Amino acid sequence: MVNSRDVARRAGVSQATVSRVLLQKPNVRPETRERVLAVLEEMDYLPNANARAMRTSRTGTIGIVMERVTNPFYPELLEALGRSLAAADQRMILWLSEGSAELGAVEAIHERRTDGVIFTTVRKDSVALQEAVKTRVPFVLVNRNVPDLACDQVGSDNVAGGRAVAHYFLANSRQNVAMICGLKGVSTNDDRARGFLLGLADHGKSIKARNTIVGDFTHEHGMAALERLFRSRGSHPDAIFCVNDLIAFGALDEARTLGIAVPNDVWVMGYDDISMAAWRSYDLSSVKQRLDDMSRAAVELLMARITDRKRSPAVLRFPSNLTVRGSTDNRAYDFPVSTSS
Amino acid sequence: MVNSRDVARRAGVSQATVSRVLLQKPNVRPETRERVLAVLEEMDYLPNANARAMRTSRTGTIGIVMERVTNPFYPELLEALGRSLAAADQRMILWLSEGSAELGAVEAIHERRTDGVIFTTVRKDSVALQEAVKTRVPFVLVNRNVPDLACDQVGSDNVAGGRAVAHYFLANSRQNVAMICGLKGVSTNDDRARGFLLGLADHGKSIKARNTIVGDFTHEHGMAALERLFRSRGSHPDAIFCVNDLIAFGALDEARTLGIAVPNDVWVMGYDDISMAAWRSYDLSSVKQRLDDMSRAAVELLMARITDRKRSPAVLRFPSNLTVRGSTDNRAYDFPVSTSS
DNA sequence: CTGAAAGCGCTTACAG
DNA sequence: CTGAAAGCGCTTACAG
Repeated sequence: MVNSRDVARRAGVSQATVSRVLLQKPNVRPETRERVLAVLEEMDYLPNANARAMRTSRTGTIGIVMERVTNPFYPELLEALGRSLAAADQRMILWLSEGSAELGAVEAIHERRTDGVIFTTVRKDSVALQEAVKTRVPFVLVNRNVPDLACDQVGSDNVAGGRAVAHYFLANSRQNVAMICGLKGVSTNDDRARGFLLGLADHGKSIKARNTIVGDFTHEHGMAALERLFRSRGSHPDAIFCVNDLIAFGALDEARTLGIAVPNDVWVMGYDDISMAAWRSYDLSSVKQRLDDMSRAAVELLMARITDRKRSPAVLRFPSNLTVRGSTDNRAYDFPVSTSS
Repeated sequence: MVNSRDVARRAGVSQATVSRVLLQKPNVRPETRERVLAVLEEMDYLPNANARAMRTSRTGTIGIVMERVTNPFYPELLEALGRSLAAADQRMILWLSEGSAELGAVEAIHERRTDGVIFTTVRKDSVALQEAVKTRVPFVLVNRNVPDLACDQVGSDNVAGGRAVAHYFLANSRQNVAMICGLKGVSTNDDRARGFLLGLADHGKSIKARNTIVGDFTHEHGMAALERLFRSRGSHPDAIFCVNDLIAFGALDEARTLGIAVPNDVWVMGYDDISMAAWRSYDLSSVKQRLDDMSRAAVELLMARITDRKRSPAVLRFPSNLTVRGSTDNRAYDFPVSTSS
């Protein structure tokens, strides 16, 4: 493999000069620069990233820690992050954590394989997160927040999102609302649920105790939860808020099985507005997060922190938008979610 | 950051000895090894990956080139690959190529950021692939094959898969079959389609010209194609083979819209058997590829090639399995796909 | 403006 | 079994 010394020899300059040209340093005579540039091109040379990383202790690589991507929301987030990283000329090294796989991330951080880390699905007790704090590696949290941790965080205003759903339900005279939650303790879940309750309270309403079903974030949970909501003989909910789309799909599938008509018998609302939500079989109303804005901000914050580790942490919340589809209504509707929660 | 010299000093040995212990070289006295190990632990030391990479010209990192992951099949493949790489103690650097983003991969290969590359969705004209060949970087193709390229390739036997679908249709007295294809020139598409036609021919049957619809691999295409198949006044197909699940979902969604009953009016078969295929709204029969086997084999081949660049290329084809669900039949059915194509 | 040289943190012959 | 030293391929003061 050709190195900068080979280039120097061919160009008749010192290796240091080649390096200067490569780094676009100003102190090189134009003619010299031209000559070196020509040889660089001719020899198809690119600097060895490992040598450069060792010298500068910068790798140009950002790590992403992401939970198992069975929820299609995550691939969508991953794509958005990938675009932002590419725009910032950074490589992406990915850890698909399923429990202990987080250890891979911890190790790699330690070994200085990345300049910084983007955590997409951490909870405060996450090993990798704790290690990042301890190792003082620059990092940013995306789509989750850990309130008591002083670090850069970007997400969307899930409280406002949940609230908007409640307002929308009430504005359309839903009388008996229900909520299907995921794991308690996960910020997106808790914030959306809290927002929903606040939204009801805004109009002096509340939710019946047995109309809140808690579980995980899966399609299966959505199915089981809907079945439970409609099992009893009493009055059934006429609108259900699901904290993510995956749960909502499960609820819709179960409704279909049980012969419950959507939206005639019951409205169903999701969260995330993943691309499948628009598919005909589900046609799911949902709240869309601004993944591109979030990703861009996350990368910006991270790059800034890599440059200056002392800057004070920023916590960003983007507004979301409620998209109405057939699962709640067939009339056109636009219900922006304000950031003021 | 603590380095091996710090460890050496604290342990009262030379830096070289620390290195030997780290690399588990045999020529270290047990007592010395113990002492060093203790200090290593105590100082929480891990070797600098960049320094090691520069010295050994091995990074312990494998690159994955993957197309935009809007087809949920790819996240599933990515997870499988991630597991295999983790098992082989390799890091994963990911390029989500959308056209020109391939250039990132090309550059990184050049800069020696990876020891090898896994291409998941290449065509022969892919820039990154050509660069890999030229740079002589070790690589393997997964889920696509390029017959005229002498390199390691692993996939499944798509011809046999398509054929099995045809046999299944005919065994169940389907009289008027149709096929919705994706992009021509993509090996998975072509092989599945060819296999289907061969399977029909095995029983002296064929497909009507207007019953083959060609497009891309999207949900939208599936919708449009089904609409077209049922637009004409003549006889409509009673079984449709879609070359992937995404297309099949589109077809099912359109059928639902048009009031065409599945499986009563028409059978629909997908390919890939992604997890959504089992969801109630689609309940899609499909052909499942052995992603875990494929991924494991791909990583094995790649690691072997990194060690020995001269070994003769292997081309592996795994068998697939046809899973019957409600979109074709409600009777239980098991139709393994043999590898002999 | 340019070159000679030190050094980033390792691995690995080479002596002993 | 162990240490001193060279060197992987860069970047960057330091001289000139």
